[in-house]
Amino acid sequence: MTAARPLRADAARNRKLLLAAAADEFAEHGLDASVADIARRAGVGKGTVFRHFATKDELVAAILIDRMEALSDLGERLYESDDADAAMREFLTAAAMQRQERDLSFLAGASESMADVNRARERMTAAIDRLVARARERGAMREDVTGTDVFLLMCAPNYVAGYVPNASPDLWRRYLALILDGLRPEGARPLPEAAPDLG
Amino acid sequence: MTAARPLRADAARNRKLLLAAAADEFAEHGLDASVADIARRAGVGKGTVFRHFATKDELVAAILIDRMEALSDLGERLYESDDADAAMREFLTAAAMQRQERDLSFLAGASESMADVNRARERMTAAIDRLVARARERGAMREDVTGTDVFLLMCAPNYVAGYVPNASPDLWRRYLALILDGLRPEGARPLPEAAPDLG
DNA sequence: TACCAAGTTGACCGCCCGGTCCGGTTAGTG
DNA sequence: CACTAACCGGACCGGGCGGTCAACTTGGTA
Repeated sequence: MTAARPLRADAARNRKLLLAAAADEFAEHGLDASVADIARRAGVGKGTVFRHFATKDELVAAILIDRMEALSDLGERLYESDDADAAMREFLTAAAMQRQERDLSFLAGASESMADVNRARERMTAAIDRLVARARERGAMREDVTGTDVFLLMCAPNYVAGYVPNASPDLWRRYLALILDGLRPEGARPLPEAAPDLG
Repeated sequence: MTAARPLRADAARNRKLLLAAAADEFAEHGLDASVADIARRAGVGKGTVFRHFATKDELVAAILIDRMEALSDLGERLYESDDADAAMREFLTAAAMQRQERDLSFLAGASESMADVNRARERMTAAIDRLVARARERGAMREDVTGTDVFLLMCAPNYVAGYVPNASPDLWRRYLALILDGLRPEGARPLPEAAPDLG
């Protein structure tokens, strides 16, 4: 998929501008930021957007894939670290720091048909699974929590903090800390409902 | 505001049908379910919707207010109970059980101008504050958590579970349990960032 | 029963969105 | 340079949205 033909210089530049603009716009206005606004922000015509991404969904997918690849890299790197607890914390912090939109549906409908997104997601969940497994071995995480749980909880801090009107931009850290404490073994009460499986 | 003039029988019936239909439709398709769909589901013309609610936002507000009033009632009733921990659990369970839409913005922009929503929200947060204060006194909740925190975390379980494609309809209970464990004093590590204030 | 205010309805409006298309522009090559 | 394929831009299209309105129906009353 990458570099079937080398991209022309201006095209490559515009592609990057578009991805950045789209990420910003989505972060500010959620997934229903308009393509026209994104184009304007990138200083580019609307047609150019669709030359690079056949569909708005494909643009979203591209952003998602970028982020998930970055997180996969980080997760794999952190697996080398000794401190399983710190690794977990660092990973989730990084995940939250890419200002996630309110409602990235990288699991539901949309992505089911997008093989690339699924592939990136699977790589990332694999990385998470390993981090979780090791944290559990080291007693840094409760036994009944799975990688999928962690994956799902990943965006919750942003979601929660996102509803506070004039919040500190770091407010999510508070809720991440709260969730992290919930993931630890101390005082864990058994969980109802089996952990989900994203197939 | 209520009963300035007694509503005609059919109008009252339609109003209830509409609120129910809207709640269902929002639960299924999120806040951008169309007014036309809601009307159809209620077995009513689109014009009727706007006779009862001047604006789509007002319809959303009406649902929100209903729910918050119900939760306020429950919260105040639970304050009588002895078991502060169970009370907290019961309250948050009830909150999650009203199938919350993915993105109820009852805090941000929209509602800021809507005095009724704000009033209902203030009553509810007051009820939550009291529950939290007592739970803290009884040692059932960590000291650094506020009522606002709990309020914000209230919908997170639904949000998290909402991304699992064919999830058990009770999956949210798992994440609620996880969050509840995080709210308890055992193994609590100090939280970064001050608790937010919703003004 | 006769009346009318209250309620209902669906066609209609303007707007904005995702996506198309084609005439004009430009990067790279020989 | 000159040439061309890749690229760009923005007017344009169909569709769906929230919201309006004027003609019609109906619940309550005297």
